[in-house]
Amino acid sequence: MTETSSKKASLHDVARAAGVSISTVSRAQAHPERLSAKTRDKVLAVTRELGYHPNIAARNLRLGHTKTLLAVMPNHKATSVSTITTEAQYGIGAQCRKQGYALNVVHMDETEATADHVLQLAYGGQASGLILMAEQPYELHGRRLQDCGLPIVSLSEDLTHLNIPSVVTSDRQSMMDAIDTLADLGHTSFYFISGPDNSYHSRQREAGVRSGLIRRFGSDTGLQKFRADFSVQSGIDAAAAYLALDDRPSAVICWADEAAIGFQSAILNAGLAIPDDLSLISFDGLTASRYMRPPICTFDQNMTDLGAQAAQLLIDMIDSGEPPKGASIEYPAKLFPGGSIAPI
Amino acid sequence: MTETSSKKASLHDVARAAGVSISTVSRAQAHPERLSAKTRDKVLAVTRELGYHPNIAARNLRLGHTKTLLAVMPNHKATSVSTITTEAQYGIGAQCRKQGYALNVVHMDETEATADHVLQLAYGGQASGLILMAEQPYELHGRRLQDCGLPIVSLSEDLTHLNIPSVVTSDRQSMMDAIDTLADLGHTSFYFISGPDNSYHSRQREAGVRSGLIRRFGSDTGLQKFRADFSVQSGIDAAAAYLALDDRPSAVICWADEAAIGFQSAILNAGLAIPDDLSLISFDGLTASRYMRPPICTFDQNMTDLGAQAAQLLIDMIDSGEPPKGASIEYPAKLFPGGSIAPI
DNA sequence: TTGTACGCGTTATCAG
DNA sequence: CTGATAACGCGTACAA
Repeated sequence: MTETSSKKASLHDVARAAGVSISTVSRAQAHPERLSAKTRDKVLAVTRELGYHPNIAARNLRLGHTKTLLAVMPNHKATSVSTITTEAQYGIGAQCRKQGYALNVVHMDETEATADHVLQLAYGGQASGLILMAEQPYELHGRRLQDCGLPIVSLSEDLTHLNIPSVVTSDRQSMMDAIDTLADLGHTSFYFISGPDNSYHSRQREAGVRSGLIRRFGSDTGLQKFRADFSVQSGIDAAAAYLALDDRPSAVICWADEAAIGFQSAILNAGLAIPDDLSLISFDGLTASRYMRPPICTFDQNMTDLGAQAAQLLIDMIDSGEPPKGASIEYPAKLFPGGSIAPI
Repeated sequence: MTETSSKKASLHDVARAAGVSISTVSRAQAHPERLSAKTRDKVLAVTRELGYHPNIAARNLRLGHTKTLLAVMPNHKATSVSTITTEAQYGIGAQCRKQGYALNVVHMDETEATADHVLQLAYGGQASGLILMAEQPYELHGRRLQDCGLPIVSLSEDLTHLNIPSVVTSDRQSMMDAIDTLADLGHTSFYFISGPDNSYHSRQREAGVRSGLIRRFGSDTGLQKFRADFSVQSGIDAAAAYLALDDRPSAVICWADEAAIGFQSAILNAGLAIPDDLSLISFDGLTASRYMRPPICTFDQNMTDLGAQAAQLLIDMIDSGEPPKGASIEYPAKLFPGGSIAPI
């Protein structure tokens, strides 16, 4: 109702209007019980009347904290079907909110400007902690993100060797399980669609596949491999390469759902049947994979939980001084039993 | 190299170590040309040595701005295949970065705690402007988000009647075009899968369908309708309802890709063929839709551009006082020609 | 119970 | 060209 004149009201304005000192107004917010009922009511009335709300930035400065987390997320390709980062961010955001933290987000890309922006945010004291999800060098002009002096938690990439607590998925273990699952169905020949060589997840998952092969068959030398990337298109390319093979493996393991979606699509378009002609198993647990025909058998990551865990871990580090308790948390991915695998 | 003792260095620390006043150190950052070469080099050297970086929060407080935008995003359902909000956020983030703004994000949900959190952020002066993408009441305990005194831009929902500049897609026009496209193929009977009654986009798109019908056929009375929602599952339900019809329309228009994906999947599972037995056209332009079999014919929104536009509009409002120039910007969605439509 | 004074880390103004 | 000072908006000892 009462229209405030123009600018935002400050502690000062309220104090003057209520005929008290600014500390009294301040107390009315934080420690209402320490005021006499009379002045408290008076102050609160004026507070409402003037539409006063404390300036959180100033409060944080005074209190020496920021109550803000900075999440560094991976670049989002326009042609992506992945909801991984959205889910992760949702989990992070929900946990932040519960703990009264604000969430700053920046999506990485390859430009120096972006690297500089992140560094600026981190070194500029805009946040009290960092969640790292982007696979990036985080370095510019000799300034490294890790040296910004803030607590850091890595999400989905294991960075414990850099002394950074990490919340990760069971990349390796899941892929070992994938081999067992396929082998139990009678498969003995395997085709692996990997990601880029510099991708952490790709390397982990390939290592898992090879370990699984060695554990089950004593050797991984028979593994055939195609290098794809994050895109659906690269899965289509993988299909072309697969189809050109003289002796096609009966089981295909794909490093990520995006590529698997492209792969399956191209295979079906070529007239082959899944899982009749070949079995396909993948990793990520995208909802989109569930609605392919057939639904793609894939490892579900529950990124929302992972994100929430990472945020909580970081907030614990901020609140309790510094020492990270458990170095790293691994969340097992759960196999979603799509229709893309079958006995040979 | 040089390990800083423990806490972050401040202007004061550098000044003392360099034997100058704090204003000189401050100037070395902002106006280096106003210092003598000698002192500037000295100060800069000490700055580097101590690992000093200005505290942005304090600077912003002094300068009376926040250089921060707050984006209020819709709730993300765990079972979603939509990348709309991710794309929008990416566009917003990129534009913020270019303009030196930080980006605060909060995902809405139905809880009061979240509403309170958003209100707190907005009224607390944590940001200088708001981007609204969530379809929510934004109100709690009589505090309305719109009254927080900050410039606001609506993304994807037309809020110009509330005097809020809006960046929107061509919901209505596109759906009118959809009718024409289908009618040109010979279709005369239509089935519309809507969203929830309280969804802005659903209402807009239904209005577009009906307008298109009236424009082309003089009446919309023949339109059959099923109410779905944001989920893939609701599209599956729609398929069941459609299949139960005695006289099935040959053309199906779906309000959103998520539901369309479920619908198509269920239709195919039931043994019907698309587009042989029915044509399907939808809205959203999800990448996932492109890789369905057949690819779903859908209107592509380019949310990245929309997001960037919204951010820029908001920043303009912040920088240039207040007056919003153009009330609203409409981005036409482009039809992605999937294989889900055909002549009757 | 309430008011005074100071400081959080900056930057801008004004002397010198 | 450089330094002292005030102020941004707030919270809290300390004193009254």
